[in-house]
Amino acid sequence: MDHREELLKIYKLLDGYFGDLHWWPADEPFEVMIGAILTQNTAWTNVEMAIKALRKRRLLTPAALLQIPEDDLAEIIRASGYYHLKAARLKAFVRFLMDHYSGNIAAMKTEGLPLLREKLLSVRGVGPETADSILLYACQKPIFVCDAYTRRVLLRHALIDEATDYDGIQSLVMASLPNDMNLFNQFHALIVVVAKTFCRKRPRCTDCPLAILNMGRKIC
DNA sequence: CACCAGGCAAGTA
DNA sequence: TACTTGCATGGT
Repeated sequence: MDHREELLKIYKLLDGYFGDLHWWPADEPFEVMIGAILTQNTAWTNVEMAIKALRKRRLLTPAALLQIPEDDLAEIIRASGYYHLKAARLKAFVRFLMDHYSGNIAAMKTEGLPLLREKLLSVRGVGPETADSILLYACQKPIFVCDAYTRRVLLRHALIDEATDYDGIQSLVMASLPNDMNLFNQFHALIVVVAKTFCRKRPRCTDCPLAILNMGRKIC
């Protein structure tokens, strides 16, 4: 069985085990974009506190974030960690929205996927994972978001090696599955959930829905 | 108390 | 190009 078949099998096993998870579906797109930046190398619980603080002050719009001084913004998002850095990144991202789309999210969504991805990557503070999170979860484009969990799970199943970079992981996943926005959304959620519930606790790996794939191979 | 969390960019050789 | 370092809070 080659890597692409095995990846499809992983998807089916996880999907059958956990069912529909539908992540980040209902939030306002702009809030999703802000969350994507705030969650960089940070626990989501901290991000929630920062977003709550922003909402309380009615700052979850491009126009409002454009106005507020960077130092004030930093204090408000303090709980998300790296707060000076992230305040600068939020400002850079909002300036990008204004410069290219006059702050109009709907206009941004009409852009084609490859061009929009290039544009997002040109923003200071937006790397591949943040760009892809924005594309998938806020703009509803069919692209797979790779993260530390994806890397960990694929490494343990020997589908990639230490040298495989972001684009390499993304290419493998996207070549293995149907090109479907909802499926990429679901698969990313499944990987995060399985990694958090099983991979983190090594003794429980035998309970993992993917344990059936581990036969004859050292994994956890 | 030590360790970690859904990255990214700047600096160094 | 390849490797290292800074950024920082709140939860376990």
